[in-house]
Amino acid sequence: MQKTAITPTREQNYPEWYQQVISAADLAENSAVRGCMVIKPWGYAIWELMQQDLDKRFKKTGHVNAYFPLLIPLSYLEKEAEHVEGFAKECAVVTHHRLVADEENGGLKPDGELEEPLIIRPTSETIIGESFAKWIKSYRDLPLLINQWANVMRWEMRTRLFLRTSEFLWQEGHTAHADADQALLETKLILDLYADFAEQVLAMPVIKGEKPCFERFPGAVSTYCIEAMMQDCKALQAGTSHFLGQNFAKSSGIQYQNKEGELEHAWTTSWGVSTRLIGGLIMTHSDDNGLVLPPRIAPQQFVIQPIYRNEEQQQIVLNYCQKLKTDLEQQSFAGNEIRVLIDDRDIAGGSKSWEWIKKGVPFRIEVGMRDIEKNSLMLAPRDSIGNKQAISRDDLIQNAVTLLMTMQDNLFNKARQFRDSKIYSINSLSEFTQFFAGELNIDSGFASAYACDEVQIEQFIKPLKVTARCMPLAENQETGVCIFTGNTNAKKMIFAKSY
RNA sequence: CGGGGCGUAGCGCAGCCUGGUUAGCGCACUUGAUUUGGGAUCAAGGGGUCGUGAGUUCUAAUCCCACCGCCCCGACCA
Repeated sequence: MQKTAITPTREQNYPEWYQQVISAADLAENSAVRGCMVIKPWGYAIWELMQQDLDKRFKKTGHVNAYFPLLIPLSYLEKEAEHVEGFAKECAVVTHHRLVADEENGGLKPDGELEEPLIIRPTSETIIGESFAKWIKSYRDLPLLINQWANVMRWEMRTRLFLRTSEFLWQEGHTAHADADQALLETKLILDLYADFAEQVLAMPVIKGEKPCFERFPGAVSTYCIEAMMQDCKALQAGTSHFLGQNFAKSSGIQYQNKEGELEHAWTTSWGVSTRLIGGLIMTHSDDNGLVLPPRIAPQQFVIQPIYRNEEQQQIVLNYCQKLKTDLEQQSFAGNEIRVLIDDRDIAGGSKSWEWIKKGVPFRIEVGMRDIEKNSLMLAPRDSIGNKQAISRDDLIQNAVTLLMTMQDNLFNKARQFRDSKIYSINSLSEFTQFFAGELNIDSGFASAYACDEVQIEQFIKPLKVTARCMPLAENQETGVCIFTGNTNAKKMIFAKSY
């Protein structure tokens, strides 16, 4: 009978465990505004690290940042037919521009109705398209590679912290190119960038793939994604990259003159990742004692806990800790200074330790008089609780980077091993049905099967509450017989229950 | 929008059925003492429009009515 810091455990009640991890790690909380969250400092620090890393990658690949308005005229959204249909139902609409005293009922009421309603952006293709149309005149203006860090709002029916909130933070890239090939290359470049980020930084293994037609972004020609498996075997779409063809260029009038002097529509892409990644991060690594952070995304990589009994000792121990912190900070890990915090708060040592465990800090270091006399320390790694060990100060300083790197690799390998062990090859419709009905002695997982990219296969999977996640790019060469329709030339498709 | 549940201290709840002192408990918080190497102990404190409004009554957290809000299940989820 082992006591866990988080109740219930993952096995007892996974969704509730998820909420509890967020609360125990102090990442975020529900706000008074329906469906919107307050991201607290520890959660926001994780987001900032994601932003910094991604931003560097975008800039290295030639993109630049800009900012576009939060409010989009209704008429802009109406321009692209599929886009309207996909988003109309979940938009927040601004219809008035001031408040006046409400004589009848007291309080305030909206006044000054707008001639044209404005919608709060659910995504920015249309309003950025408007600017692109003005900016692009000649083939010399292409490619145009823009990214924006922003918030968007989608009026979701049911929300869950980080995974689906009404307002969320993200980056959205929008690019325009002179031809289809260039745009498609961009789409794939970003897909690779996202996958590399997810795996190297978040230690979250992902499958790169293309969405089947019925899961495409509204208005896109093709949608590519990275799909991750959570510890309950559900799938999480962790990022998308869309090839928009000329659809938005035509609806927004993005045209350029080519070398021959002819007017042509540009080819555009859009792509994004959001604060949902934090949800994915939580559900990939965390355990029954709370959050587990891969070192590269941990706001603090080492937390030093000084232990002393009186003011005299306090002085000695704190000085020692300060020097230790400096020595660690002089090294760099994954291109950044090692992040170290001395937690000198006057609270009981036990609860202080548990607090950092629940927050997922990779390494805790305890320093007391005994250690100082022996020039050693107690080192407690987050990924193996109970494995607290004495280590000499010199060893720690020398091996700090290796320790971080090793933990980063271990977390990724563990997650990848878990995922790979839960992907099953399915060869018939009956097997498919049994698999998702839990009749195959398999708890759950991803199903990999040949399926054709046609809307009609939805009728087979929807009743099972299963979704088609993607057609993995790595397996796109082989073709087979669709388990639903019997058509040949079907590609491998991944199916799963999803968030 | 349908079905179910819940609003009492920052959080979690009891009290309501059967109306009756000053509305209580746990956690958290403050102060003091003793502690301190894996979730400390004791003592003393602070903190409440009992969701809102109207009603029944000598008396309402408790009974009646209306409204508001939240949660769960379903529909929805690019």
